[in-house]
Amino acid sequence: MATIKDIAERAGVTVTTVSRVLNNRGYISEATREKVYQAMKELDYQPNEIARSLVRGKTNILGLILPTVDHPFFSKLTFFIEYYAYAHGYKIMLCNSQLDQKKEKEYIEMLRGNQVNGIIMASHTLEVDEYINLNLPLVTFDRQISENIPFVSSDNYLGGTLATNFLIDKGCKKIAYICGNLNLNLLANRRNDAFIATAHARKVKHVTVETNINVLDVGQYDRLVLELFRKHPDIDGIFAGSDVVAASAIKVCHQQQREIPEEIKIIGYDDSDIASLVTPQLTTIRQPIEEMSELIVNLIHKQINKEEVSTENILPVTLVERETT
Amino acid sequence: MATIKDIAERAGVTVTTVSRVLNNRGYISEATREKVYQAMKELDYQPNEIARSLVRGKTNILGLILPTVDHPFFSKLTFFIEYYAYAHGYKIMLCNSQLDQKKEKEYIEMLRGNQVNGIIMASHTLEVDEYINLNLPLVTFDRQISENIPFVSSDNYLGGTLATNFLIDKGCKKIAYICGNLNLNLLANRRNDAFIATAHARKVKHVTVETNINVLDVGQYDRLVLELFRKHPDIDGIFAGSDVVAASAIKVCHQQQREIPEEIKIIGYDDSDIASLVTPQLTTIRQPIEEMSELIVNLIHKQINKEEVSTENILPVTLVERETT
DNA sequence: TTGTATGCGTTATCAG
DNA sequence: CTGATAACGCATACAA
Repeated sequence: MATIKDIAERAGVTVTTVSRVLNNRGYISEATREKVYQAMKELDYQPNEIARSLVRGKTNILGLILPTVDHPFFSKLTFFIEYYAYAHGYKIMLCNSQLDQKKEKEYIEMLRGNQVNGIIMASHTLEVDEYINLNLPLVTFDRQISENIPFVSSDNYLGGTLATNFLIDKGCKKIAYICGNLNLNLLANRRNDAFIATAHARKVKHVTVETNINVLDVGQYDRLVLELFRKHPDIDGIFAGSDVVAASAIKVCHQQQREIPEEIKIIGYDDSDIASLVTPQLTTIRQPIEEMSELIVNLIHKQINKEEVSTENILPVTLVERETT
Repeated sequence: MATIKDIAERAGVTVTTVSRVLNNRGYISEATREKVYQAMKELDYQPNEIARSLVRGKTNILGLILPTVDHPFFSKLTFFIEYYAYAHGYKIMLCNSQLDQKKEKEYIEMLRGNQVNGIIMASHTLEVDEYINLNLPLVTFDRQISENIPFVSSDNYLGGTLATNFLIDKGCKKIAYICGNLNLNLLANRRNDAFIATAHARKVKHVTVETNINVLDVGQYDRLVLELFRKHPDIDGIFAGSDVVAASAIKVCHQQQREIPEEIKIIGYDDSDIASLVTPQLTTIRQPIEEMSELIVNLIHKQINKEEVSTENILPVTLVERETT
């Protein structure tokens, strides 16, 4: 690869001059500017961003740590985060923690070593103090770590309330909420709070099914639903923590000849593509994934530029009614 | 962030010595080694990988360019590529081209500028010569660019043959293949070759429906299927280019009261999670995504280490029978 | 308008 | 066993 030095020699100037035309700094005669451009073209020159990063003290790389990109919600989030990051001139270093503490920790170290200018954390297996000493622009998704670390989430409590009320309004007498590991300190757990509070207030029987499958294994959800039906055959409403889980529920209901929505109603979460792809199409709580992604990137960007940012960034959710209710 | 210099001062040695203990090079007394370790611990030191990259001429970063990570096939591929890359000490820089030529080109430039040690290309909107002058370890997914650029794919022709024969064996009289843009120079197009050849050989009516939606928009597939049914109401077998398309087909069939598999049979492609999540569960051609990902990383790794690699790397596919046939 | 010298954080080549 | 010093590719303060 050609370096700035090669260009300088070929153009008959010094590296300083080349650097100047490269960065449009200071005055340069049109003649030399032309010569330099010419040399750059001839040698197919491209500035070494590693060297630039070193001298500028800025890499424009963002780290993104999430449980796994192989999940409809996170893959969409990743897509949009990368999209907006790119629009701001940032590159994304992708990290799949698989909700493994060791991996998450290693990734954080790795990202620091690689001098990323910010980290977007959507995997939360560690304790608070592991993050606060990071001393790096940080934005958290779906978890509030401390007063001064901004986080983005959608309104989980509202989502839980909407879903639960909707099931009850539709006539459900005994409802279940199926969710991930409640031990992880996630804001998504608010959905369960809302579920319980709403069911309680409206005096409807309810049960929460928690999976401690720490790795998001889509295939495993079937068992969860099966077990739920075994323990509670009279369930007539399911609120699922994600559309994937809801799809599993639909499948199991089908296998067990439970009519949807006549005998049992199902409501999902996220409104990922799968929600409108399954049959019957899924009623679900829509998270504004694109808006959240844009917000996340903006919050990182502002922090990098030393601008003030608000800590709490909670976006609204909406209920999308389809065919499973 | 503490630098090697800070460590040196605090430990009362020179940077050379610190660097030595850091890299376990040459002899160092146990005493100074201890002192250095101590200083590193106290200052929470972490080597600057940017500086290292510069002097070593090696970043251990891999670029991954694909149409969009927001698709079940690519998100799984991305997951496993990152997984195996990490295991080999590489980091992944993620690029979603959205099948946009301009973006794809910009990403390639960007990755070169960032001195990545290899590029994994799964987006193919450009002409051959744009890639061959890259002068960088390169592995291509699902496209053969030239004699000496290794590519990985699954056996698309076999997949097309298996699917087509299966539909015909099951009694279909008029079958359709729904696929993406055949103008992109993809090996996936071999499926269509196989589809046509097989249908022809077995004297079964067939039609290929091609979408030129260049961005993979999951929602758009419905229309495609609807149009197919409008033009060819007597279709009784569909071979879909991906499970997502197949899921759309299932949905449309349901809406049109076409019984699956009695009146119409559907076979998907990929065996992504969605295949076993929809109802009825999808018969599909399984691509060995994990194996392909591992292979891709191995091929990049070997090239980086100047080892010989084989150009053609075609992995077998299998038919997974479920409920739509 | 252009050039010289210095430094970014690290490794590597010499000496000692 | 340890220390100067040059070098990686580039940007910039200071001169000219």
